[in-house]
Amino acid sequence: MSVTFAYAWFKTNSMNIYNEFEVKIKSLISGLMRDKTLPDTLDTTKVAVEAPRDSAHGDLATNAAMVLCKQSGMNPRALAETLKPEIESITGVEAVDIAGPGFINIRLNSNYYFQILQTILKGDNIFGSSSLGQQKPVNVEYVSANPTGPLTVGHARGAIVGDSLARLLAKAGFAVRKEYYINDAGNQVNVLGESAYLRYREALGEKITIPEGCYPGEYLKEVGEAAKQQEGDQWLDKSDYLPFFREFAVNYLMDEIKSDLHHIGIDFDLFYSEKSAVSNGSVDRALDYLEEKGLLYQGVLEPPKGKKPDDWEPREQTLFRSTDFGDDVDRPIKKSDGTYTYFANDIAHFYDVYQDGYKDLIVVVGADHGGYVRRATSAFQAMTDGEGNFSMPLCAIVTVLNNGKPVRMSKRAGTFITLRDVLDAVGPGVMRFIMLTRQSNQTLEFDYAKALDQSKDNPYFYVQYAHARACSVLKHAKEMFGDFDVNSADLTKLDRSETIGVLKTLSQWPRIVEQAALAREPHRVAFYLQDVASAFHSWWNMGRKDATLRFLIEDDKETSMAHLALVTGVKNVIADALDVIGVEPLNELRGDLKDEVGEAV
RNA sequence: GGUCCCGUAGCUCAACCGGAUAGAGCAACUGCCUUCUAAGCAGUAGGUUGUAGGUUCGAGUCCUACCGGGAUCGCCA
Repeated sequence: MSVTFAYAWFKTNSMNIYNEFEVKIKSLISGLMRDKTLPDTLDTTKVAVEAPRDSAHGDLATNAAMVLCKQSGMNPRALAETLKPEIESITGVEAVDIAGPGFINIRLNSNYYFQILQTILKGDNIFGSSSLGQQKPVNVEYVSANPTGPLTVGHARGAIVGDSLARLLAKAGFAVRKEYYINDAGNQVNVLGESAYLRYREALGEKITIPEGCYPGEYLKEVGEAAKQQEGDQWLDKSDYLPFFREFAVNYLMDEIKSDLHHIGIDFDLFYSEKSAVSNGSVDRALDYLEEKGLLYQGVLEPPKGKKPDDWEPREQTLFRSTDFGDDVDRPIKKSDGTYTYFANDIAHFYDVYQDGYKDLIVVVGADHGGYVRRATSAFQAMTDGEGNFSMPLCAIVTVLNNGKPVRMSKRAGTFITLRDVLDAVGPGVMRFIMLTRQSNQTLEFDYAKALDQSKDNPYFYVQYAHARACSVLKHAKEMFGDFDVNSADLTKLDRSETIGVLKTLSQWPRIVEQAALAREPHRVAFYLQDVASAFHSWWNMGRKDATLRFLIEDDKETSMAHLALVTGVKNVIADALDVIGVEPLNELRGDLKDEVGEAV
């Protein structure tokens, strides 16, 4: 939240019309303060320019009169009257109205929007890009699934949310580093090694039983087989097989994970190994740092309030003073066997992130990590002397359905739906889009059958259809008019409420980018895409009732060219927004949806 | 029991830093294909934003308590 506040002050270089007018209105107020029309002590920080909820009120609205009325000793309507002529003189303003408790509503003229369209038509993705982030380094960590099995649908959501967020932040002008934290330390990796070794023996013809506590998943057969291919039977009678099989299995599974992720367009800048953080001294360095600051001590934790675990006994251990940074209790750094806790390794990770120059850290995790947020925030604050911005967006679970019927998953039996299963069924584009059709902390239903449905009920299809429809119109236009250049179209032909309405929807894009980036909510891009598609489909249909609104009018090339400019604008913005969420736009939708997207991304 | 997330139309969900009359889609009902892809569009109807207080010019949004659903709770990661 403080992040949002801080960035609001940067004058950003983008086509965000709300920011543009906020800056202009604030400077105009300063002018009035200089010439003593208004008291020169006004604090304009709360002055905002926003979209009126009801578009009938105008294109922009400012609360200036309401937030400044007390300070200036004027009533809001009178203050609004003072501001009105000044605002009217801003370029692009068509009309200014005062409404309700003192809202100042601003209507922009068509020319202003035509200029926006011209920028969109340049087509080099400048429109929508923002300098909001000032190239500030941001480290985005996501997926970070344990390398003990294949990625599941649940991981896929975090992966897609994280990756889209990273792309979004880059679009908003941040210098983003995409990071995968490999949990290759700890007991689970030992279990993995043991399990892999069993499968190796099995591959060599032995009959095995999987003991309680080992991973039963069938996928480990492949690992055992691969180990046999590479190593022969040399590990059969050795007792020190564990280190080798640990590493072999982790590498094998990480390769699979990387390959799966690559298939949905996700590649990382950095893979951070928990194990190496321990072995290369990162953990020690980080803990020394905390020690120096007096943030570590030997102590005994109170038992959890309420229900006491059966085996609870007071124990002295090394604790981190996370309560100094807002946590509820101090957190243990070492287990009773002397090895570090997961949290200690995470602290080391934070330390390294900060040492690499990143004060902004975003970690996308599953909702089951909810209880971890506070201590992680504490740790990052401790590491950065309070200079850091840490956020941990939570992704709620995904329930998988097939035509409304739940698909059962059981981790215990080793049967779960892998990312690859879903990818094979629906393709990467569908998957990425559907995963963003809910706010990430809301549970999401993923229905195989519906994901491939070719109807407006499928948001992916709905949006792609708009893009394909735009492409189709441009193709028809070429047949009708021969080669043409939309850049030379006379845009004043678009001066009708229907077409200006479509253009207004397009003009929202830069603002969506900035708002979504600040809120760390990539799903807003997917929602916006649906708005654009809707505006476009709606316009298309208007042509049925009113021939002058048809995209192509054979005997009116002028208007057709203007329409084609707008159609191209729609196409560009959809393609640009799809790119932000890592989805390839489709030019045609004649065939099967899955086949169409098979090669996308 | 502690902590975190969620609670908005019959269903699934939006709502931009606290702004105006809380918006879409589905389902229901009514229309629109000799026409650029009807795989679509338009319209009607549907609400005490879980409850009760508080903060202020103004609250779905912030604060407190409660109710309901989920997650999590030292030597798992």
